[in-house]
Amino acid sequence: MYETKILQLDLKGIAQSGQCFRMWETPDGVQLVAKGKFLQVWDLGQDMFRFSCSQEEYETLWKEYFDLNTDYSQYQACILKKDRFLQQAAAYGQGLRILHQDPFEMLISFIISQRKSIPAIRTAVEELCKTFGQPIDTPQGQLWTFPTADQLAGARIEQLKECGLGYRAGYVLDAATKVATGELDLEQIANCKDEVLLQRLQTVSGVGIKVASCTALFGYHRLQALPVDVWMQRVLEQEYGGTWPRSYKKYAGVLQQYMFYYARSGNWKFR
DNA sequence: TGCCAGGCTTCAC
DNA sequence: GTGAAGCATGGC
Repeated sequence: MYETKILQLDLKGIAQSGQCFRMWETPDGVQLVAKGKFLQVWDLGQDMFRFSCSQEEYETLWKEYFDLNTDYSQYQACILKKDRFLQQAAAYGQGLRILHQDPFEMLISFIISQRKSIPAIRTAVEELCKTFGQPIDTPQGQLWTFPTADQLAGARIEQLKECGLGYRAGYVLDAATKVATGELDLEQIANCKDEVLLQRLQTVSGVGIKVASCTALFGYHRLQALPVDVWMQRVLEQEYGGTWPRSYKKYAGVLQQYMFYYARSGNWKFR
């Protein structure tokens, strides 16, 4: 166990923000599986948090994972004063952070995400982990790691469909095969510019600009990546005349997250 | 029960 | 290059 003070961290908000699918809310915090490990975090109030790991593991793994070395007020500071919508969205989303997640997990998860609701994505991803991942014993019972490319590349298409993937099963198999064979080198493309990174990701069938952008933002922490789904389309249409404001280019991914989270919260209406 | 979901591919035109 | 149809399935 390790307790520490952290400013601007909303665990439940992050769990609900649609960027991760294997973080679950608990009565007083969250639990998650990432980096092949199980972690429980308690929100103790007064900006104090308890992690179910050693201080060393917190410092070497989870501090980075939760992006706790970053002061998010720098992102909020670039919001235009006259932009009431984003001012409100950012205030509502205070404590949201862009996690440093695994690129392969993001690629597969967001391939699965297309034309699915967030609860349905979670269910399908969990079935995938249960079928192909490694079991982990946790205080909360049996859980599973997210499968590796090798584990998924060996799957039969029927097995994938049984996880509720539907027509996306072939897409997942293509992604896993390309990664497993090295045709798509997820480590190598980490060094590419945003545009090239997005292009390379889109060589996988079933991966378009939206899935590639989510992978770039949540798996490679490319803060300029701007995933536009049906919700963001509505926001852009109603609040910004249909196009992303030029002055928000640098941290588009972060600002987009505030908008997405706020728009879906029910505090904003699309007319 | 019907509608919609953090879209993409394919095929007209 | 643009636009529309078709796609599997779970959750509300």
